[in-house]
Amino acid sequence: MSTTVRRVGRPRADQRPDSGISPREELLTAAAELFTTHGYAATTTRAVAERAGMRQATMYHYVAGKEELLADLLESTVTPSLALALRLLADDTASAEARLWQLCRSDVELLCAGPYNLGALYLLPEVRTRTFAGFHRARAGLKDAYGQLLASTEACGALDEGELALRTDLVFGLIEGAILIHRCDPDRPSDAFATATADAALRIAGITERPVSPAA
Amino acid sequence: MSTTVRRVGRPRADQRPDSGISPREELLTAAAELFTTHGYAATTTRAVAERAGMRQATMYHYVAGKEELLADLLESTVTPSLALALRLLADDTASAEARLWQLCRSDVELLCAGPYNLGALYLLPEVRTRTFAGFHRARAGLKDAYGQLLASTEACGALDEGELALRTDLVFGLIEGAILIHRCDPDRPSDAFATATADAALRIAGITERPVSPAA
DNA sequence: ATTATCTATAGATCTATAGATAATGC
DNA sequence: ATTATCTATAGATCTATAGATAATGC
Repeated sequence: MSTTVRRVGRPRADQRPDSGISPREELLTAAAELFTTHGYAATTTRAVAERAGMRQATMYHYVAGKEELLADLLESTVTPSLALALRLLADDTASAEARLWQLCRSDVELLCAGPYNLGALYLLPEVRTRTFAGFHRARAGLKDAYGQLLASTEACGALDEGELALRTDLVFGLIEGAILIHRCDPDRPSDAFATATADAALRIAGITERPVSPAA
Repeated sequence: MSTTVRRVGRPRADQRPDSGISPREELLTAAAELFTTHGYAATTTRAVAERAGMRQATMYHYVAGKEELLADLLESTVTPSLALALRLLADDTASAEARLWQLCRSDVELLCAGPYNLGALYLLPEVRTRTFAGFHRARAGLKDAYGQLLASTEACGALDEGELALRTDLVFGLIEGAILIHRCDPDRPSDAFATATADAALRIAGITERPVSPAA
C-alpha cells in the first residue's frame, strides 16, 4: 500500500514527493518557468536542474543541454495549433470565415492557457539558429494555413498576392502577439480575451461580423 | 585643413576613422545592434565595447554597465512616440479617428525605420526590474493616450471601462507587435506597411473606413 | 550488472576595478 | 594637470565531463 516508489539508481540528494511526471518533463517544466521569467540566456543549467529536483550534472543524463529544452518547448507550443489548422483546412462543412475565427480563438486560448508565456519564447534571438528548424517548419505551416483560410474568405478573395501576404502577417502577428497583450492584464478571463482577439483578427481581415461558429 | 582631430587622452589601441558621434553614442549604437541580434543577456560588455572601437574596460568610463545602455535605448524608442501622442491629444482640430490613425502610423514608422528592431527589446524579461521605471512610465503614458483617443471615437465611445481597456490593449498590442511582423518580411516598404498596420488598428477599434488625415 | 545519481573539477568565460600610460592644456 | 585610454587581473561565475557511489535486478 506504500506509495513510496523504489527506483533504480542512486537516490537524489534532496528527496521530494513524487510529482508523477518523468524527470525529463520536470526539466521541461522548470525550463519553461525560468526561460519565461528570467530569460533564456540568463537561465543557467544549474537553475533548471535544481528546480527540477536534481543536481546540475544530472540534467545531462536526460537532455543534451539548454538548447534542446528550448527547442522542445517551442515545438510543444506550435504542434497542437498546427494540428488543428490542418483539420480545419480539410473541413469543408464550415465557411472559411468561421474556420478562421475558430483557429484564431483556439490559438489564443492555447497560448494563454499555460502557466507560462511560452508563446513569447519564439522571439528570442537564439531561436534563429538551425537547431530550431523543426519549430520554424511547423510555424511556417501554421502561418500558411492562416493564409489559405484568409484567401478563401470573401473579404480577402480578391486581394493580390502581396496584399494577401500582408493581411496574413497582420492577422498572424496579432494572434502571436496576443500572449504579450495577455501579459499586461493576466486577470482578464482568458476565454473572453480569446474571443475578443479572434473578433479583432477577423476585423483586421476585413470581416465585419462574427461568423456562425462551426461545431467544435 | 586636416580632418585629423587631435584629442586629449591616450590614443585608442586600434584607431578608426572618426564616426562623428560621441563615444557614448557609439556604445549605444553597438549595443542596439548586438542586443537585437544576439540578445541582451548573451551580449558581453566586451562585445559592445570592441564594436564601439574601444577596449572592454574603457566602456565603464562612459556608462555604468549593460543595464544603463538598455535603459537608454528603450527610452529613446518610446520618447518620440509619447511626444507625438501628447501633441495629438491636445489638438482638437482633427477627429479622434484621424488622430488615432496618425499616431498608429507614425509609431509603426518609428519602430520599423531604425536599422535595428529596438522595439522588440521591451519584451526582455530583464526589463521588468526597477531600473527601467522611466521607460515603463513613458510607455504607460503612451498607452494611455491610445486609450483616450479610442474613447473619443464614435465606434468605442459607448464601450464600458473594461471593454475599452481590452480594445486599447488589442490596438496597442498590434502596434507594438508590428516590429515583429516587420521582421518576417523586412523588404516590404515600411511606409506602405505602416499605413496598412494603421488601417488594421482602426479596423480592430471598429472603425471601418480610413479617416481623413489631418495636416501633419 | 545496470542504472540514476552524486561530487569534483578543468577550462572557459565574464564583469568590474586597480593602476599604468600617452596624449593635450596651460 | 587633466583626460581618455590601455593592460592586467581578482573574483565570480557557468558548462560539460570524469569518475565515484548507492540503489535495484537477476
